[in-house]
Amino acid sequence: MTFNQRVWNLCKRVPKGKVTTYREIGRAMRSKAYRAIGQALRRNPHAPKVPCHRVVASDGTIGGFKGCASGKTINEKIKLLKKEGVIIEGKKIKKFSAKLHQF
DNA sequence: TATTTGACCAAGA
DNA sequence: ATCTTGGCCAAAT
Repeated sequence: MTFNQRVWNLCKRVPKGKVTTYREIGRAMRSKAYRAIGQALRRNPHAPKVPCHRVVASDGTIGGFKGCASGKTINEKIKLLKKEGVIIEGKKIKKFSAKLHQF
């Protein structure tokens, strides 16, 4: 089980309508490799299988996502998140701590 | 093997 | 509140 595989597995665990952060994932696997986690998702070898749009930055902003491997822009993902129940206000998630999924 | 590269984060200024 | 800085770690080059 590589580092990346653990990251993807954790992403899949996030239920619909909730989000998690790079930090939480790092905490779940007892690692501080926040950046490496971002790298893993950026590549996202399992595009639709892993709901990478549910992973956000620790301050409630969406983070990078721009120019995803799947080609989708962040705005489309925001829409998708909204559909799932996550409201995004400007640049940040509304009621962020409430939507935050914990492992 | 060594260096570079980030979808990050916390703390300062 | 916004911007910069330094640290962090795995994967890609």
